Amino acid sequence: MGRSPCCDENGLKKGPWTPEEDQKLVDHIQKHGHGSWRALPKLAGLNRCGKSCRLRWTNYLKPDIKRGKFSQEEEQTILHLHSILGNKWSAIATHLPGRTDNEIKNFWNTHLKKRLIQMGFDPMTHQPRTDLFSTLPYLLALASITDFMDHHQSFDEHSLRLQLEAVQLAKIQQLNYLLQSTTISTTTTTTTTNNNNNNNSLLSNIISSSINTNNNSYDQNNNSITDIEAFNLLNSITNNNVKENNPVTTFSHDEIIVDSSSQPLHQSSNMLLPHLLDPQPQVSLTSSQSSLNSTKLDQGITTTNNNNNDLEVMGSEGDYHMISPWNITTSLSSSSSLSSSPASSSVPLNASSSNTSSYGGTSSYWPELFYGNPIMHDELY
DNA sequence: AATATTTTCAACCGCAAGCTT
DNA sequence: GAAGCTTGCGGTTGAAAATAT
Repeated sequence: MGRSPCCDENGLKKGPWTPEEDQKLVDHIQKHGHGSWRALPKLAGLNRCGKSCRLRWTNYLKPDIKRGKFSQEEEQTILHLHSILGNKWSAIATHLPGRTDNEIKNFWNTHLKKRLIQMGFDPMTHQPRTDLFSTLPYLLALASITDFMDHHQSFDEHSLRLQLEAVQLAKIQQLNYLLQSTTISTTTTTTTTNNNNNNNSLLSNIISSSINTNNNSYDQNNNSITDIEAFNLLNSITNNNVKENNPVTTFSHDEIIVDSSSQPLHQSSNMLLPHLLDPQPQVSLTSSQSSLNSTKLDQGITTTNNNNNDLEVMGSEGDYHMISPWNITTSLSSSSSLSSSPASSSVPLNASSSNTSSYGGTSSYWPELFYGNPIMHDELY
């Protein structure tokens, strides 16, 4: 294959286009069409290479180009298509009238990708991350706890706590393994897609999606990890922390109330997994005993929503800012596939290089995570 | 208000597919 | 079938804008 000469030869202009250049290009194309891009600059009186002219036209000057913020529907479309197609920006762009591949690519790299990473998901595979970084929120939370404890404990107590935390991490690993092996052993039939199925709880979806990487769907009836089972498993860990007076994870089973109002997830003020949402979700925890936005904890510690996805913990020494414990739940769900697992081994390493069917179905949970309905209290029990 | 840092996005670059000769 | 050419694609860059200090 031959290669076209690079356009930086012969002192052709590069860089931003001036309004005059734009006008020349538009005038020429409106009169004559673009024809051969290579020949166009000379005909249009532009000191640019054809490649630059084509790019300017297709990405900026074409009359049907839509500019401005991406709508929520467009975001959903991009997320879904990216989970199926990978970085096939031009293919994605064909489903978004008026949007260019370049614009979508930029939007992905500057907004959506970051958001997925923040949520603990691999932006390429759309799977919960299993590497070191996926546990970062948990480690940060631990660091925060440790810092907190420094204000309340002696060095010996501090050391003991670190050991207990290490045990907790081991328990979490074990839980992940149990969740995984149980689900893999029973999810052999796939009949119903979980896409747009509001009856599936988010928790089950996350866990199942993270495990069933090779299935486009799972049978709800045969799903071995029910909401309550999963929730109880997760909760057993947090309850252990209650016993250990861990202020970060002292939300006991009956203290978690999920608002029964039906709002889009990103607007809900009471939700189970706020860390899965928009960068500034409205987060609050409620207690059956306490008022909205406040949860009473052990040792007279109260957490309060500060509208910043964090919890402010008020203890005897005053306000204390710490990382949301809900990020721990991210780690739980995200690390549910061990490297040795047969299921996880089927996950494509690079989305752009895989075919669509092998993992496209797992994408169906994305719109739910971003925009889905809130988890209802009834769904948990 | 000034400066530093971060974010955004238009444009560039190299590669490869597909068409023509 | 091989070589040359054109076009389109996706990764990357860097200047401008926005935000933080």
